[in-house]
Amino acid sequence: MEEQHALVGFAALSQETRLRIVRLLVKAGPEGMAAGAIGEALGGASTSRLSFHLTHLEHAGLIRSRREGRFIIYSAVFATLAGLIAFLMRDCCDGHPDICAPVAAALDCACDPTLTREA
Amino acid sequence: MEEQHALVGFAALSQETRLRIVRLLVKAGPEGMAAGAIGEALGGASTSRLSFHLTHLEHAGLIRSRREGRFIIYSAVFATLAGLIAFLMRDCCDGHPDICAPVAAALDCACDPTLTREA
DNA sequence: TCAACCTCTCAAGATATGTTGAGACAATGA
DNA sequence: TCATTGTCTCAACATATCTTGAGAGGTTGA
Repeated sequence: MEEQHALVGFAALSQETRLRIVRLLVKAGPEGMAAGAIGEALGGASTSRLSFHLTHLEHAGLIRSRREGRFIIYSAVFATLAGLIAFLMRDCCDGHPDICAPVAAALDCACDPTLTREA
Repeated sequence: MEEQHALVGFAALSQETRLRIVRLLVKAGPEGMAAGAIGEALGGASTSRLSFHLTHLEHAGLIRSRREGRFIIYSAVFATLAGLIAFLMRDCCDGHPDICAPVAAALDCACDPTLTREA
C-alpha cells in the first residue's frame, strides 16, 4: 500500500458514521448488508448522509458494493484493512522483535495463529 | 479502546505529516527521536507546523514525549496502535475464522507468531 | 404502464482542520 | 549573566469536510 492510499483509508475511518459502518460490515462479513439495513443499524442517519459516507468508504477501498434487485449490498474489503495495518507497522520489528508483540496480540480473534505466517 | 479514542487515533493518522511521523517513530522504536531530528527526516517542515502535529499525535495517545536536556524526545506508543487495530477488527472472526486471516497476515514482521496468542 | 420502493446526486451553509509567521519559554555553555 | 540552541504557543487566514433538503435514477410487482 502506498502512503496516499493509507491516508485516504485512515481519513475514511476518522469519522464517526464511517467508522461505525466499517465495524458493522466487518462483523457482517462477506455477505454484507443493504444500505437501508446499515442506516437502520446506525439509527436515523438520513439517506443522503448515509450515501455520502458509503461512497466515501467505497472510494477509499474499504468497502465494496453490489446490486441485488433493488437493494445495494455493501461489504468490507478485508484486504484493504490488512493493508492499512501493514503500512502502519511496516519495519516496526527491524531489530526489535519484541516491540510489535502487543500489536500482533491486538488481533485477539479466533484466527489460527499459524495463519499469520502465510501469504 | 472506546470509539471516541479510535476516532481521534484514526484522525491523527489521516494527515500526511502525522502519518510520516508515526511511521518514523514506529521504526525508531522505544528510543524515539528528538523533535529536531524528526523535522529533518521529514524534510523542511516548519517548527510550528511540526510542533502542532506532534502535539496532536500526543493528545491522540499515539506518541509520547520526554525531555532530555534541551531536546524533547518523541516515541511511538505501541499499545495505542494495537488498540486501534483491535477496535477495528473486533468481532471480525465471529463464526468466520478465515475472514480476518489476511489481516493477521498483514503483520508480516519478524515477530514470533506465538506471541500472537499471549496477553 | 404505474405506483411504491431503495438509493443516489447536487448545491449551500456550518463546522473543523492545516499552515504560516511572529514571538516566547526553557536549557545549555561561556 | 548572556547569547545560543531547541522547541512551543498564539492568532489569522485558507482550505477541506460534514450535514441537510430537495430532487432524480433504477427496480419491482400489480
